[in-house]
Amino acid sequence: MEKEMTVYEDLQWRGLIKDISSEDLIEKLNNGKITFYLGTDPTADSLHIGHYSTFLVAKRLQKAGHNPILLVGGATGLVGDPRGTGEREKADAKVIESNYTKLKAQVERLFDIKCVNNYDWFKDVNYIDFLRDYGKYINVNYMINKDLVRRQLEIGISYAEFSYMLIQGVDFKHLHDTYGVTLQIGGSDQWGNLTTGIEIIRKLTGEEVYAFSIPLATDSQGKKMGKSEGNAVWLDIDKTSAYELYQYLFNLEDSMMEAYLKRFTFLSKSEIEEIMKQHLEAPEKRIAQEALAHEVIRDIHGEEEYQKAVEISRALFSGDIKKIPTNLIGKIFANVDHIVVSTEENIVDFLANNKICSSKREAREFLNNGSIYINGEKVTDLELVINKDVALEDKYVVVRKGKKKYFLGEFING
RNA sequence: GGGUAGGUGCCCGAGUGGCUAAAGGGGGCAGACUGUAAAUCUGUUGGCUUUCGCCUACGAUGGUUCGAAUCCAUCCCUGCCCA
Repeated sequence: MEKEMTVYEDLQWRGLIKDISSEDLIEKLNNGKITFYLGTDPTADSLHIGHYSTFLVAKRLQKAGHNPILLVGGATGLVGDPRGTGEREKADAKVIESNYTKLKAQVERLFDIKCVNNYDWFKDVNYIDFLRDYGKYINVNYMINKDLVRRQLEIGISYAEFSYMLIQGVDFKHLHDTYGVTLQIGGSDQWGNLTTGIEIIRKLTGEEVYAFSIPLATDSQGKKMGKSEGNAVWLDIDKTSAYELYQYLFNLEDSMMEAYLKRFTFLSKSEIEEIMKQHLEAPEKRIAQEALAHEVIRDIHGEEEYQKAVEISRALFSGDIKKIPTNLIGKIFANVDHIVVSTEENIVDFLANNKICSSKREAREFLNNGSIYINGEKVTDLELVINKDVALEDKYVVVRKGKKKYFLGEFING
């Protein structure tokens, strides 16, 4: 048996520690029972894959006996955090509120972590009190020197976004006072905000609290991961189906597989080593990608959804749609975009009207490029009419756009 | 408040009266290649029209002109400098 790693060693081995506020934290991490928090703003109604590894860190700590709290920023979401690339649009308060509700439900279901909202303690804070109680203790020079702020100063930053880190610092103070939180974790882009909280608590109470940051998940080019065909890869199955998630993970690049297995799964060191060994012997089999997809989808959506995603992928990439038993088509394509077809239509209109292509112009272009398949057959004829004659069993029209995107058209009545 | 430089398509950025649906780059999408990969190459990237052409678009609103992203006025927003 391999030697047990300590909690900290495990995190480090998995590449999940970037900065750490104090060496003292290592000891505390290894001995359990810290109450810690991580925060996210409700800028969307679901988490995406980029958040996932950060939340898994919380999960890992929880398994090691620590006590996690998630802060969803109902207040901070209204303010907007600096991204270093320009001011955010002012968020709609109703949207933020509804996003909060959805995120809370998602996190509690997925990670079983207690969830709090900073709007609850900020909504009644008086501005003057805020400035006196907290603003007085933090120096603007200190704030200006934070990397994100400094970058955005060149292009302009509003007072609201500038104030963001102060609010987040106060959050830490509040959770420290209320729940005894002594550690905040977050993505490495949050480092400035994490340390501001430590600073505020030290100045106000003299107590030492901690933070560590987690490197952002990136691809080999150093770009943030989590986009597929320009869309975010969501953890909400209604926004990104298990099949799409499977495809995303299955197509990830070889060079990052070891890092991703460490980061996104709970597999042990020896298990990951064995997978990588097999993978390197025959990379084209994509053993590592398969293992990653299995672990991640099972953890997020359950084993059954994973099996379905595999089944769908096999059916679609084996080639001929017509070989799939018709009674399975509805089931296999349950997760792809559905189109209800009621009348016969020219192929170009059909593609454009059903949003398969963004315009007729584009539909023609794709047809000419040979990137449209109907029921597994390439279509280049712009005059083709989509009606029951081309449908399988008078019912289904399976449309493939490009290499991987499928749509299921289904004829109703008439 | 004063001075000054700006606000262009998804992003960056060129354009400073007609040749501009707007150079170039990035990104996106599609094709070839391949392992449903990476890299590379090719095509494409406002809408309608398989052509001609029409419509919408260069911060907003008005104006000048046969004609404006380009000139003028007012307003909004941003950078820099001064107070």
